[in-house]
Amino acid sequence: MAKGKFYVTTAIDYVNAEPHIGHAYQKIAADVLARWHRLLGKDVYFLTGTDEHGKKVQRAAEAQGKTPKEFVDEISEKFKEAWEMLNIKPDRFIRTTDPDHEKVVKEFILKCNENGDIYKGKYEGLYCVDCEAYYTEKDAPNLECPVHKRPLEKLSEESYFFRLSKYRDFLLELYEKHPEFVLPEKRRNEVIKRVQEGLKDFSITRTSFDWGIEFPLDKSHVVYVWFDALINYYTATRANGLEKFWPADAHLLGKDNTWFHCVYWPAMLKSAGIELPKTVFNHGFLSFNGQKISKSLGNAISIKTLVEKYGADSIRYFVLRQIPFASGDDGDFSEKALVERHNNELADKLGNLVLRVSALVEKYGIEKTEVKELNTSQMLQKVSQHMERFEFDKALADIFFIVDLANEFVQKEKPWETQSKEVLYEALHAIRDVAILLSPFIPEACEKIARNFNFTLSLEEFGKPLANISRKKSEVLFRKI
RNA sequence: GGCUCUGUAGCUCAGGGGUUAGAGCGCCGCUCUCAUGAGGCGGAAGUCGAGGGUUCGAAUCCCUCCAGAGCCA
Repeated sequence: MAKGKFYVTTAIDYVNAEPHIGHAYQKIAADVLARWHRLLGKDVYFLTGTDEHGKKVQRAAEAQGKTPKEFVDEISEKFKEAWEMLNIKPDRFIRTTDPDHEKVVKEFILKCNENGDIYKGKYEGLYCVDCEAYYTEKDAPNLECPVHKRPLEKLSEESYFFRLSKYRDFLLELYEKHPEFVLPEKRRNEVIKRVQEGLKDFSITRTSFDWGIEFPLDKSHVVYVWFDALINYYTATRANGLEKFWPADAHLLGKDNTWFHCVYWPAMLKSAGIELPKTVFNHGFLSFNGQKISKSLGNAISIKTLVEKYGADSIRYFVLRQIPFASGDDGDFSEKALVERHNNELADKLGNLVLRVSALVEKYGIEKTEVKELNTSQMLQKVSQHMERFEFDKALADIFFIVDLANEFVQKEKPWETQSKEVLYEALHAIRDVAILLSPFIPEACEKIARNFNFTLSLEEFGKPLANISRKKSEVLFRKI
């Protein structure tokens, strides 16, 4: 393919809890981007997976009387199943326990070491197992974790450190020369300010447990879970034939991962002599019916429950239409709002348009004509621009504007009276173009439309005259809820 | 405590010195019948967070305050 490549990654999820709609939000966005760039004719690689090392996992496994490996096998499977239910189709589901990952992490560390960026020291501090992080007494005045409100453990470990402090100027120059490296802008401003204040070297090994990758410079240490996890994006491109996908075009992450991906990660890559990714996009969090997502919300937000209730397409459509992803702000997954959009936009506007036009086409047929009122030629460019900027909500609004125009057009022209084959041609032409552009968002429904009329969901077809159309009344695409 | 962002119709948001402030949803009314009681047309609804200032003119710029969010300490 001559139109370039696109490599998109998501955060790899930590396997201490089951997948919920908050995890899904990001994976849906990544899947839509992957499908969009495929539509554009690019060679696309889409990576997601699970982060499986660390003390927290080791403890959770012990609590259930399982080995860590048994435990992570089980939970990573649940993530895979959840993504399948939502029609999220990664090219690889990477696990940090995969053998090739272990190998790449070790090589990566050796390169950083050759570059003089790793040294042995001693780490003393107050440790929170849940955060996998140390706190100072300043940060945690009551000796309890400010995030998890649990007592901190006093630890003193021999540890290896990564010379992050060396990369301050490099990073500041990166943000200045490539502002798109950190998106959205407000996250970039925060990162810049904090980096300007100075960077401390960070500890990259642990000795208090053994569930991790063996540290290649000292077998009595395991690699710190974050250092290990970040490298997954690179690992996935080391297999034969996939090298061309590095550097990544977009890392999608929740805003809680900003610091690791926008500061540690580029410094690590620079140290190892590896090219930097293009963009780290930091999105907001979802709440569920106005409530913060937490374990106590339980099954209400399991992916399975939601997909059974609303269908994959409606969930995919809703989260990207409702919440302005590009802003990086938090949003609410409101079931009431979802049902409204499902009924109004997917069923009444799009679904009904397809059904009424297909019924008329079956009865009266179509006849090729010049498309005038429902011209879609400018829509592709507008939608493309929005997709470049992660503005999924605006892209969808633009596409649905054509759906509205098509409904008005049909109403005005009354083809059920006039039996005009030209009018039906024009309406169907718009439906075909809309289905092509919507296919990354709601693949199931678009495939049904394409199959019904016998056209291909490809940009090669976009705006072209209709040919070889099958005249058949469509099934109902979205049942009203 | 410091820095940043947000506050516009019941809800979600767009606009960002200049004619009567916009969209979608919801609500109310009318109407078509090809279609999933869908579609179409029309309507009501806002002191643009509060107060002050700059200006011929402020939702828009500046200051203070209030409320919410984020980052840092």
